[in-house]
Amino acid sequence: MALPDTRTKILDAAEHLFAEHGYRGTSVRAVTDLAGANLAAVGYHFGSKAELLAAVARRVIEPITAAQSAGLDELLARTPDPPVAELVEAFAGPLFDEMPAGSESGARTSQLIVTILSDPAEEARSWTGPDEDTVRERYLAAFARALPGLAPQELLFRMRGIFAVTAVDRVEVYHRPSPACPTVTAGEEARHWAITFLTAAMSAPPTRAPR
Amino acid sequence: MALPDTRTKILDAAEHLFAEHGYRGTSVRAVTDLAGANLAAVGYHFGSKAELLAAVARRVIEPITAAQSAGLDELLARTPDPPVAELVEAFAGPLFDEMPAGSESGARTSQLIVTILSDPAEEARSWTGPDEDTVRERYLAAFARALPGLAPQELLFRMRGIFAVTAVDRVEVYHRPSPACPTVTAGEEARHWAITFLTAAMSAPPTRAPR
DNA sequence: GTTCGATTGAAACGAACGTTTGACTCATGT
DNA sequence: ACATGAGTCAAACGTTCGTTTCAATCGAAC
Repeated sequence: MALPDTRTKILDAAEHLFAEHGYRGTSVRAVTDLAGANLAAVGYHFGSKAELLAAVARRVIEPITAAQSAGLDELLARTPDPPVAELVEAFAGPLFDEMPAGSESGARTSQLIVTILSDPAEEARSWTGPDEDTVRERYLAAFARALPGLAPQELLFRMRGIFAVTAVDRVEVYHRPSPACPTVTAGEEARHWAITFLTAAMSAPPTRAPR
Repeated sequence: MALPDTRTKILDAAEHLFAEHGYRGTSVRAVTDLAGANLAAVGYHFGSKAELLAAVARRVIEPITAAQSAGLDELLARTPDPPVAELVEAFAGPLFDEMPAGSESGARTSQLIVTILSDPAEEARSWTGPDEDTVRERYLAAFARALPGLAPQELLFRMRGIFAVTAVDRVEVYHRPSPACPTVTAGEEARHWAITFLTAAMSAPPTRAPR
């Protein structure tokens, strides 16, 4: 096996540290130390810390977007109007699936996505490409057909909810041990729970206009 | 009207900036500049930047916890076993309600909570008190009665989902204008949408054990 | 063997950060 | 009139940060 080159080692280390400590909480020095590389290597291979983040984000998100797109293709090939449950599974599933059975890196991916998505830093906002937009539009259209009568704004709100629930692991308060529920949840079950949770949520009847 | 003292002005400025740029993205100098105070005032009144964050968080979260607790009291006084929808409203409602009709500061509160909850920084994790734990336990018990057959771990997952959906505004990708939905959502409707979304999600039947 | 582009190395740069210091202001109590 | 204490102020401290610089290294092409 060829040992990874410096560029890849830096990407791996950065992915790990960004996921755990966020963009601002991770120094370039910490990345290069963990990668066993020189400090200047980040500047050489990526240009800047912000571009390193973009590279990390792209590497993680690209296969997810591809899986979402392929899942929708498959669904639409079977029926032109897939039910909500299957749309949710096809859309939210890839957000969890990026764990190659080795449980350790599994939670890290979703954690990274959430950390990036919710990072208030300006630099964390420049990674989306046209592919993400395309997938988003296609799912929006599919959900709109499956949920007639739902206002576009509320649909958009609900789709943001899907991302938010993926972020659930970040809410630390509810990870503390509780008298009513002492054991902490594992990673694999969360995927099924999330699908259940989100399918029900997406399927809810439209909110009637207040007033 | 008495103009606010320095301590309050710093709290206000810090709340604003922490909500917008996060803990690490906000410098003490930015806070004191916005507050019109001296740089050393933070050290004098709060001791450190981390303790300032804790003070900000306490000031925002305390009334929410109190409202959640009072809401549950009211519910339980009416019936010993409230339905899920009312539990969701009592629990999630206060997370949105802290907007004094002036829409500008409304989104800020929930944004601040989310920013704090999801901040990877170590210092952002030390603000919860016994009151938050008590309220959490009481709602857990009430939800458990309203949702018989739901495993405690899955219930805990769903309650974290409530927080996550409140965080929905942070997911910037789905705020970008879309061909299918050009207009951006306002703040007040999000509350109703969230209640609808979360009530359906919480009411979902338990996930049957996989395998 | 030499040249050349690509990569790595150690060191330094300037800026920004959180914190501390010590003098100053000023209302209050005696 | 004077002492007191809380509060404010400008200035500086030491550290860490992202980035840059420039020499050293290495493999392949000639």
